[in-house]
Amino acid sequence: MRFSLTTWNINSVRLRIDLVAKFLEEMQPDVLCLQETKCPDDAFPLKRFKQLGYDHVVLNGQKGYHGVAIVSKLPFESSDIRVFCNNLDSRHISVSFGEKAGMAVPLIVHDFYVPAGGDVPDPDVNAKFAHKLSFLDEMKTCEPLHPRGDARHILVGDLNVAPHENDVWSHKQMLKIVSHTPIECEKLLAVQSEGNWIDVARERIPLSEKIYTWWSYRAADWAASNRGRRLDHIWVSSALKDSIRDFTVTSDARGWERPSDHVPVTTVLEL
DNA sequence: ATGGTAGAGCATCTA
Repeated sequence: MRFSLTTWNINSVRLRIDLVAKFLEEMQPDVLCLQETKCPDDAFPLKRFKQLGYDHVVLNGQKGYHGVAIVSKLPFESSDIRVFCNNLDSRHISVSFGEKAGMAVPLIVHDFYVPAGGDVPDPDVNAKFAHKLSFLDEMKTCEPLHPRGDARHILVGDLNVAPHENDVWSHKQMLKIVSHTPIECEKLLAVQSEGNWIDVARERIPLSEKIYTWWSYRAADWAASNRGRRLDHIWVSSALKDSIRDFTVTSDARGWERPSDHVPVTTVLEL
């Protein structure tokens, strides 16, 4: 079966529900993983998603900040929320698909919102940066993020790190900027290698080519300056490496009316 | 070297 999945840091799902609808109507992914919903669970716009054909929803929201959600055309078997850094921030949710979704072999999807880490890249003076580094360390040792053998897992989200030189507009000018410091890049790549994850973007697009999924709101003209970063990621377990059929960054979405600073990132797998 | 924007919810935090 053809299976498509999108990850998108929406920066308020309530404010941008019309943009989400526009995207879902055009792209029709089977599953959409959202971050920064900024929405308590009882205020989540469930009805709009149901109208769009996304009947199955799991939520880990909180008031004002953070928040993740997975909406799906396919029914789930189960869902789970994990706590990182002993902190109640809503930064993770996962689901499993199985027979209810027509899958004989289970598929697990993890949706993450890694802490941004503040401005100063020094854990001794910036507690937010220390939190980010600890969060990445915990992801590395988190047993459910170590798919083995034939296990079919997908890990997506706003991981808030652009790990490779061409994941940022200027490697040299970004070395001391949070999201591209060597310590963060090392730790994110350690999470990836510890779980034998395949970076779908770099499986499809060589390391020599620039890829961005985020452009700052603080640019006068985001497209003209094009100072982007690849903060949003789709990883698959090694068992799914040969199932990858497509990878798309919907950069157009950065130019939509009142956009998120992140754009949707989509993969298609043949399961 | 600096300051630049956006959202939630209503002062200030987070990004």
